[in-house]
Amino acid sequence: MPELPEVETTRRGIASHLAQATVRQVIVRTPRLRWPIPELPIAGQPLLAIERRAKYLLFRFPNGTLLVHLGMTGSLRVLTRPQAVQAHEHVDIEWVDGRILRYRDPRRFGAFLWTDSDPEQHPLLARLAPEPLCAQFDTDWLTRKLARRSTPIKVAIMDAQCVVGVGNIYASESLFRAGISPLRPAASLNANEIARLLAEIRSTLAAAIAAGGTTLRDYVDSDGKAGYFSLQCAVYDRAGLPCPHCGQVVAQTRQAQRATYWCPHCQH
DNA sequence: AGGAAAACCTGCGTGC
DNA sequence: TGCACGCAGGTTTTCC
Repeated sequence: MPELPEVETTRRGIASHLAQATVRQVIVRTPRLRWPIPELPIAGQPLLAIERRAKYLLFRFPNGTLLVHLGMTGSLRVLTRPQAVQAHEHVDIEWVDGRILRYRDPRRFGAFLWTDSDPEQHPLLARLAPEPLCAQFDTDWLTRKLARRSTPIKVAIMDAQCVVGVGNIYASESLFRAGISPLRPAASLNANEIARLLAEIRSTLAAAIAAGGTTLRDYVDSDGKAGYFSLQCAVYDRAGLPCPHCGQVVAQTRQAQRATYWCPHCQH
């Protein structure tokens, strides 16, 4: 489900409602997510901040950090009053003011993890590429990461050690906007193309975050679909339809077991 | 080591 | 209507 913009939209959607809140208790109805949910020692602890690193949400507490990943189908919303538990609503974090942060995840590819040390050093975060909207994510970085790699560029930009936050939709969309074929070996991109791709990854993610902000549905007391917002895609999921730029037919293939969409006329 | 494939799950649409 | 199948916005683990 969520790529970086959806995770960031979730973060913003719930953060203001949980500022300064203190945990009363955690209720785990289904401990089996991507990994078993460990003991979360946060009862009585005040939430200091909700941050984001790549597609992970970091709930900062005085004694450690709760790492949450939404996987493919995870979502979070804040309830201001008790609401009947629906299917796939696996975790509640109950706050002393009565609010509930409720996690739903039908496919259970998501994760709840705990660390009491620097979360950046956590094995799942330590090797991630820099944030794509930060200065450290630059052409030097991308050039180094793409060098000598034979893997297709579309697969490479979905590798979190190369680029974080770009999932299957925005990989196709960024390559379309950069005019680069997803089939190209990563190392075959020249400096110009790398710069273009980097700029389009940035602007695609930034635009999607902005769209999330404008079409943001309520993350409080919503119907459980919080976390999704409509995306207008140029090529993703548009196989056989006209390319919005040239009108030629959008093509589809499969790379690393994921669908890829592109315009063979506009992308080289 | 890099790269390809399998693995973890449930739900939904399609076609027979 | 039922059922098999393929596919879904992710990422780690395993295997070659």
